[in-house]
Amino acid sequence: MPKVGMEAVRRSDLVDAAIQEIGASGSLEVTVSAIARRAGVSPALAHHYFGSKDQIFLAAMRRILSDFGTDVRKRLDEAESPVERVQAIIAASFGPDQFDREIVAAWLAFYVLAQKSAEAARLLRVYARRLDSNLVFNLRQLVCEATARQIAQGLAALIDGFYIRHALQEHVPDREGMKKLVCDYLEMCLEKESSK
Amino acid sequence: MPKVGMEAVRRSDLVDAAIQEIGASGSLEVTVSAIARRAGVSPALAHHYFGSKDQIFLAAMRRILSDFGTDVRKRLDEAESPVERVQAIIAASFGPDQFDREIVAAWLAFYVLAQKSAEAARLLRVYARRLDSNLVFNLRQLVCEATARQIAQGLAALIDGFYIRHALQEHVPDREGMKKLVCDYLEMCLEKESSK
Amino acid sequence: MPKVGMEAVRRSDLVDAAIQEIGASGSLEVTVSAIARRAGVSPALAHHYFGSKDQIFLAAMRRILSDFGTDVRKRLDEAESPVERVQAIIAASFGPDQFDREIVAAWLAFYVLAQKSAEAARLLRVYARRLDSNLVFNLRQLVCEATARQIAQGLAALIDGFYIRHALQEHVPDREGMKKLVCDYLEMCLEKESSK
Amino acid sequence: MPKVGMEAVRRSDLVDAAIQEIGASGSLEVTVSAIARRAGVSPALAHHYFGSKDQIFLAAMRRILSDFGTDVRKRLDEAESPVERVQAIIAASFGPDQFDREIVAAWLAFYVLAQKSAEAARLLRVYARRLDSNLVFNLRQLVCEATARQIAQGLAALIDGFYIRHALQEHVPDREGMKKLVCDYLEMCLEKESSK
DNA sequence: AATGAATGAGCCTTCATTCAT
DNA sequence: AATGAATGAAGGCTCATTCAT
Repeated sequence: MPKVGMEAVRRSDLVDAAIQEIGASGSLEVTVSAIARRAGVSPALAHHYFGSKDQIFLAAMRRILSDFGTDVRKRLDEAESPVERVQAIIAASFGPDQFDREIVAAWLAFYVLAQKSAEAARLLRVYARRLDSNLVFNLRQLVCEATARQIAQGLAALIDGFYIRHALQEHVPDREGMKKLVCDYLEMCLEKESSK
Repeated sequence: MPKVGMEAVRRSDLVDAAIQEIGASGSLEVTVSAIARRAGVSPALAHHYFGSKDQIFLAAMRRILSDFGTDVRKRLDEAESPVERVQAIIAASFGPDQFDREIVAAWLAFYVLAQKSAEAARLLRVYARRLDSNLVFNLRQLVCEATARQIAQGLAALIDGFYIRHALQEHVPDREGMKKLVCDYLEMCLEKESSK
Repeated sequence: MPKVGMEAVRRSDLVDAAIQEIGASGSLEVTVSAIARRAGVSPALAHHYFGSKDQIFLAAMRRILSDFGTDVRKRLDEAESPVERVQAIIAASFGPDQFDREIVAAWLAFYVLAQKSAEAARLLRVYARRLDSNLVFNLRQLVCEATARQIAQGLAALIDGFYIRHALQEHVPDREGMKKLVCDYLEMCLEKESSK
Repeated sequence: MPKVGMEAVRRSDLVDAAIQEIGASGSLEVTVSAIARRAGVSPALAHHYFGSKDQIFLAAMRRILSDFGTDVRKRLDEAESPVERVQAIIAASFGPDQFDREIVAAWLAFYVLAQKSAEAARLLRVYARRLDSNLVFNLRQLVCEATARQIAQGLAALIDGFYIRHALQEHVPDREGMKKLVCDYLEMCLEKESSK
């Protein structure tokens, strides 16, 4: 096993460890030491590779965002109509990979991070815009622009709401139940428009 | 200039300061010193009255929760039908007092706190249960039990979702817009049921 | 009940409380607040009367020392021979008033205080000298000066040793057992001399 | 200039520094900063290696207790009769290493610590039991069980008494003088028994 | 490539003490 | 005579970060 490429492995391990640690604690109050320990390396190495704790957090965010993006794209490719594409985005949000509690708790933590870190806010904004564009673009083929925007807003809020409630372990439907509620919302909105 | 009866004043001031500080920073990473400074007292006094940082946080949570509860109750008293009562709860959530950005950011921070503090989790659970009961009870007069529960879940998630998005300053409708979207959701759900 | 004389009462109460608090904790790490609370007054009053925490400690020491001195004197008055007088001093050390665990623990704490406070050291020295003089004076009537000094040293050490062991709750004889061991020591020393 | 293997050195240095600091002040009211300063390191390092102030204290106690134990064992090995073995224990107590004023003052402080810390109490109890067993076992070969226990109690108290008086810098015989007084006590007790 | 060693900065918390009433 | 109000000062502890190896 060549030592070559260790850097990529370490970085990835550390990012994983960071997500798990954040997810497990449900907050950003995790120490670099704890992350490094979980990744099986020294805290010094974490700094060596990332430069600072914030950079580790940002890398973890990018990972989650990019995993989600990849999943969305894959599902979009398989969809064959605007409605299916919107449903694909919803399905991705409640996919088993994304809706794991630790991941969701990390999401929530990153929302908090975005209040302090400009870069975190930027990452989140980029992701939110892309998602919104996607939703609006597909909805636009079914309803008027204004309505499309409104529905997109509602869908996004509903998804975020279920996320936060899931993270808090509140009494909440299971994954499929939540997905169905969101899809129902979509359906109702579209029906209402078409019956006008 | 010490005067008697300052304790209540100081406690209140400190709780206010804590909410503002938490709201401003968007997280619980605020120092007791900063809170005390904002309240115009020494950090020692904050500990003198509250015993610990956590107790200050919990007091702040109780304040927000209780303010919200009071507002809800007032609005419920003025409502005259089940639908109006559900709308009253929605309206309270988007009332000017509750939907102030700092308050909402504090809410979010408390959600995070609930992941670490048992007492915070308990407070939140009590509040959530009460809200849920209220929604379900009133919806129950309009639709069947199962549907009432589903609608309540959807409404709560939608509200929480708009909260989080508001806190993040994402591109999001204004207060009235959000309220309308939630009310529309309620209306659609009810119509769908009655048209069955 | 006239308010006159409250000062004396308060001072006495506070000194009692200090001894109890020190005795209970087994160290000087007691707060003025705790002492005041035990005495049923405000911490401010404690300062008002004593000026500082150290002064409270010193007053407590004086009280214990003076109580002991009074007891010794009383017992000495009742003794009718040098041997009886030495035994009286021993008996006083193991008298029920002095050998209460709290008092003994306070003694120990004051020994520690004497390492930091010049005044405490002085008080202890005065007491030790007086005790030593008393012992030596009476022993001197039975044995030579040098021997008297040695026996006095041994007695004092033995008593202090039992005190410390008592305070530590180590496996140790009961009060009477200890007293007997000390008296035996005295007896053996005297016999040894007389048999020379 | 970081080198590997410093941990053992630092720990040892810090324990030394703690003993000196405690011995110099005659109490446990020493700061971690002062200990660290004396050891030539930062306060943070002391916490890094020991975790807490209490652990530093306990480590210091263990060091003193173990040094004493080692010395006792060495002396016991060289003794060739029960009496010599008892004398060896006495001699160890007044050996130059153990009877250094700072060490003795630290002893006293640890006695106080034992009143608050369960672990300190345990350490002291273990040491006291072992010493007692040793004394009783050897005395048992010379006198009956009950007498052996009494003599052991007397010896232990006498030694502790001289310790405390030495720590307080009271007018007290020198090391050899004290040792002789304790040995005399032993001798007198044994003679008394054999002359029965 | 990786780490043990080490620290500065900062936070929570405690407490003796002061002061106006 | 007594206290509630308030704080300065100090200590324990944590942690991100640096550095030499």
